[in-house]
Amino acid sequence: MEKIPTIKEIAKRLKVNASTVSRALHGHPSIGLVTTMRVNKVANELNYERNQTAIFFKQRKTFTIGVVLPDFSDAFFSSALSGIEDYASKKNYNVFVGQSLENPDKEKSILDTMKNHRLDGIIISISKNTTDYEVFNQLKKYNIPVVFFDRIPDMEDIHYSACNLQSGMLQAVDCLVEKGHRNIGLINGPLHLGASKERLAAYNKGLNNYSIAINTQLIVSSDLSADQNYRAMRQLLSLKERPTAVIAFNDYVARDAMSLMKKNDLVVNRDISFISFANSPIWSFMDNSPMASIEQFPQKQGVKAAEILFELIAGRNEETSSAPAFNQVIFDSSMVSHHGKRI
Amino acid sequence: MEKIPTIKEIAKRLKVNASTVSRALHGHPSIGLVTTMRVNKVANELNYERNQTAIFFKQRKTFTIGVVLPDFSDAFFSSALSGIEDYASKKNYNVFVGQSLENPDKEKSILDTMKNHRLDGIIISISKNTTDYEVFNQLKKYNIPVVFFDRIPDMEDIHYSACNLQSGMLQAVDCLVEKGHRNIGLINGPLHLGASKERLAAYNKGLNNYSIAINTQLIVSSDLSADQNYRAMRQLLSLKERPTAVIAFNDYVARDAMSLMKKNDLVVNRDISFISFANSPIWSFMDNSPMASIEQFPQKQGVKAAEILFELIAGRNEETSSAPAFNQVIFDSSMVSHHGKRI
DNA sequence: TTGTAGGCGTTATCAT
DNA sequence: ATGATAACGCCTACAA
Repeated sequence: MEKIPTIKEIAKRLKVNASTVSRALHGHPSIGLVTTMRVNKVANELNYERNQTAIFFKQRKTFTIGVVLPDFSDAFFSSALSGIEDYASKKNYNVFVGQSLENPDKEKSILDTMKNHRLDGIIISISKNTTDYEVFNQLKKYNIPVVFFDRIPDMEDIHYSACNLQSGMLQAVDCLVEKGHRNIGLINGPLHLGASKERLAAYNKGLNNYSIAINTQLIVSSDLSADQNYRAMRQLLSLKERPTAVIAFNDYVARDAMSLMKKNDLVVNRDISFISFANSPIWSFMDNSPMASIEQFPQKQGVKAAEILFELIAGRNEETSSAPAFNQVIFDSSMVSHHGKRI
Repeated sequence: MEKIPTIKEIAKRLKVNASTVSRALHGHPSIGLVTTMRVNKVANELNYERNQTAIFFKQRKTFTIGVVLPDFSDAFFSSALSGIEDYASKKNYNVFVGQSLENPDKEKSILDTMKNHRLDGIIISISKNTTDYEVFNQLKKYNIPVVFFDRIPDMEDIHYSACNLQSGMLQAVDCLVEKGHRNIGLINGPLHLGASKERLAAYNKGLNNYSIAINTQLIVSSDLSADQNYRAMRQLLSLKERPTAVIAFNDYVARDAMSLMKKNDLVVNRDISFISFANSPIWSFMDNSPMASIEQFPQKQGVKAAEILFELIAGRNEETSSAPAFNQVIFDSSMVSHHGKRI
């Protein structure tokens, strides 16, 4: 194992001062051309690489952002991460990641670590069970900007990029009612989630637009586990007036519900039409997918979060912005039909 | 913006030496109980958090690994990332990520950055077009262990975790031949990829096992773009003796090929049976998915890569291991039928 | 144009 | 049990 070359080493060999080397490597104008070239030559020979850890330490800037998401293996989050990484790398920023796996303790520890690392900023989609927001105030104290993404805590004065579920839900209801459906089921998520409340409110509003009375039996919910997804669908199937259409909390819920239909010899989108909030990019190309998806554009949302974050990072450096404008961008979700996609 | 508290600040307030504070915060036994408590008290009051950038710099250790993958939005890689992150976090390591997007230049620049950051180790799945392996030698010089994952460069003396495609392919051929298929098509990827060569060799071997002559017309390839996927399938459909079964390079290829079948009023798995190498975790639950998938267990592979990497990191610290054993773990891929899964 | 010196926050090694 | 000091690698005012 060779010793890793440093500026000092280069300086020693050239019998010049370390600061001269430092300046030469940066192309500082005051350093003579000959010296600069000699320095670069030796640097190349030694395979010198600057030590970022030293630079971070000195400059109190890491050129690194943190991204905390519940689960990278979820297509929704991974495509967001993909967009964020791409954006950050174009800004010459690095990306540090953590996944909470819906565990608030792990989330907290990730955020603590990121705080200790003095990251320049953080994008986070909080876990389902996060109730303690103290850590976010901490981050504010440490002057580390935070942008929330998709899953927003109930706090004021925060920056976020999220998606308005109502627009997509209304489009879905419109679409179904136009096709003649009146018994529209909703398999919702756990009601303590804001996302579930939003879906329910929009569902109610949608039916209300057509003066269709709300039938509470048609509204079931699941904790999003497979078992409960099945149970919820079973509940709908057992109704006297079985729904002719179902809107599912997300694709995974739809998948399980559709599985159950098959088990009962029912055909998806013939016996019961399905629409689900989108996670999976694959379904739009499948035959027996839901009839339509309600898209939330995770990648776009992620990139927007990154945009906001980089504005904040830039603003922080300037120290000029006295008025803390809170960037709160809300995209409209949108229903996308799966008929005749792509080919 | 408050000033971020440091050890010095605590020391000043308590009128003790900084080293005392440092030791107290670490629970060093030589520090008196009273002092330790006083230090902790003030540290809490000031919301002191240790500055990792300083520690990294001083200790020449970052407790951070880098993960470089072609595309986070690909389910195969994102589930690997999920496994790696989970494993690393259990070892109290942080994860730095980069996605090459199949661009060797970007890949190189990511690796350079990681080298500059003095990461403790790197897991990488190289881009399709990477031909210059010099950077990996560089990393070796910097004593940064590298474990390759799934996409392995043609180098000696490397560590990797990969997947043997042959076993799954043979199972697929077995399965199809047993069902009476003799005309089995192969939609392969670009032939310069090792992954394509492996598939082809295994395909040939599989047919050979049954003394079925290779019909080169049944072997088509695509650069994995949608257009070429369609073209490849069109080619197969236009044959006089159209295949009764098709094995596809991966799920995305299968998706497009299956789309084309639908367009031609052919029914998947009735008119032509499909088996594809797995990317998408969703398909095993769908009705009109391929008949079976050949699983490569990305998460398991990723975790194994992480295991190898952490062994290397541990070994590097000890400086004892004189014999550089190269960990090269190869999983068997395995065909998984999609009939009656999960429910 | 180049050298000198000080410091970023922490910790290890002395000494007391 | 605690203090003093130096060092990690780099950068930058200031001096020359």
